[in-house]
Amino acid sequence: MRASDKAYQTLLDEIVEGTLQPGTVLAEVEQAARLGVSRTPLREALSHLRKDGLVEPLAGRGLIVTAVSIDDIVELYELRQPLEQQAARLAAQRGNPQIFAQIAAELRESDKLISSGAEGIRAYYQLNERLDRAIEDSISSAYLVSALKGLHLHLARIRRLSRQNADRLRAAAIETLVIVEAIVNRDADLAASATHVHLQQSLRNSLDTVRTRTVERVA
Amino acid sequence: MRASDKAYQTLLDEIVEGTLQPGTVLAEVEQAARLGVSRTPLREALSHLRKDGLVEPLAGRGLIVTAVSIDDIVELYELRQPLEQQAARLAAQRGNPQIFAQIAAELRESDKLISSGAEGIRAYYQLNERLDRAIEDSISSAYLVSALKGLHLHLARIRRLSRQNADRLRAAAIETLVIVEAIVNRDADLAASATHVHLQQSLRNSLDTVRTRTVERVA
DNA sequence: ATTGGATACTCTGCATACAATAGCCATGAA
DNA sequence: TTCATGGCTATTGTATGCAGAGTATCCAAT
Repeated sequence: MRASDKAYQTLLDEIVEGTLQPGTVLAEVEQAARLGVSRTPLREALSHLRKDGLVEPLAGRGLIVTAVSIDDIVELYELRQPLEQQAARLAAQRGNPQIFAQIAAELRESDKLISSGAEGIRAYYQLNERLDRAIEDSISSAYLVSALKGLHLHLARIRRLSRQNADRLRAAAIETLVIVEAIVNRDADLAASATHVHLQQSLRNSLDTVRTRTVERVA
Repeated sequence: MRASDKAYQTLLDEIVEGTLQPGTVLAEVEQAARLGVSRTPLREALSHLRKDGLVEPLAGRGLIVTAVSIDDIVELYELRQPLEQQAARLAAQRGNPQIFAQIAAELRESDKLISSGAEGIRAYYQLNERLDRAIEDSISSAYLVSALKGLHLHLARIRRLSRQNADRLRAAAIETLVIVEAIVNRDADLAASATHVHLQQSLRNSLDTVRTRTVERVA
């Protein structure tokens, strides 16, 4: 693996995971030393992170990890809505129904996962990731897939801000199941509408939890 | 201007303009010498072009300019459709009606431009670019704007493949006018639908001209 | 005490030298 | 004649040195 790829992946993970908090200054020499690579590959990693919108220049001090505000969440969903509706639509038209039928079956059992502690919740998240993968694989458009990838980068980041409780996860599982069943039945319009509904609910939940948290912090 | 930015912009323009044809090998030393920069900034430019999907690695020979096939056109529109519909929708909700009213007025006069030779056609294209800019400025979502920017990169490229005749341009102007008028009237749904229609027609025209050209070349 | 300026320092940007790797061609043997 | 193997070459990947630009700090003057 190239040193520049390694540096990129490491920094990316750390930003998404929150190890590197928004506002953190990423100086070249400092990070190069920390990651055990020279400045050249590290520069390449940073410039890619910049293109991803995860870091931004700060005059005279290098690059800093970009902030994520409530507005960012809303704006992100303004991209997510059309992209994932289209993705669901295409998956319904082109996907292999058997694969999605399998995922649907597991979703129907996801109640148990969600109620069985942190381990089960991790498994539930992995199920969702498998669904995302299955949808991406069903889409032939490389352009759409690429846009989705960029989107999911930022989504993973805000997911940390708005942790979801078990009730919300159960509701989300039901909403997701509607989408997947629509894909199985090759009903593109329904898949798109169900995605619309799901994301609307998801956005509302995100904003509610973030606002609550903010209030808590202020109080 | 930084040398890496200059190299990126130059190569980008050349790829979009078609000066650098698909399949052209871009070796680091060669291009660095040609553009008068050293390998370091050139590498950065190339790696960004790669992220844009405009070049791809070719084992042992460096990077080559990516090909654009008919399938690419279809796939690109599968991203364009949802993005521009959303953009039109948001512009209708948030845009300044006066700005779009001005563009609408000019669109109503665009018949004359299109019929007045190459000069007028250039002016017509610039009008379309102004519209794109106005829409982007109306959207607050940085994420959506960023996705649109990436999209337009590839669109500019395929526009070269499917040159449009005067009749198509006139029809497109009318379709566009419907969109802009919907934005002026803050009718988001109509703006989205009109965009849908316009892009559908645009795609059909692109495919028709490309297929015709291919046939001509074969014949 | 505050503000303006100058100096020093730190950080990025660029270039070049060096290392490693992958592909290709030639040569030999089966 | 074909396949395998070895070396050579071209090209990318990495490290480091150097220069320029911007900021922060400190000192002096008002």
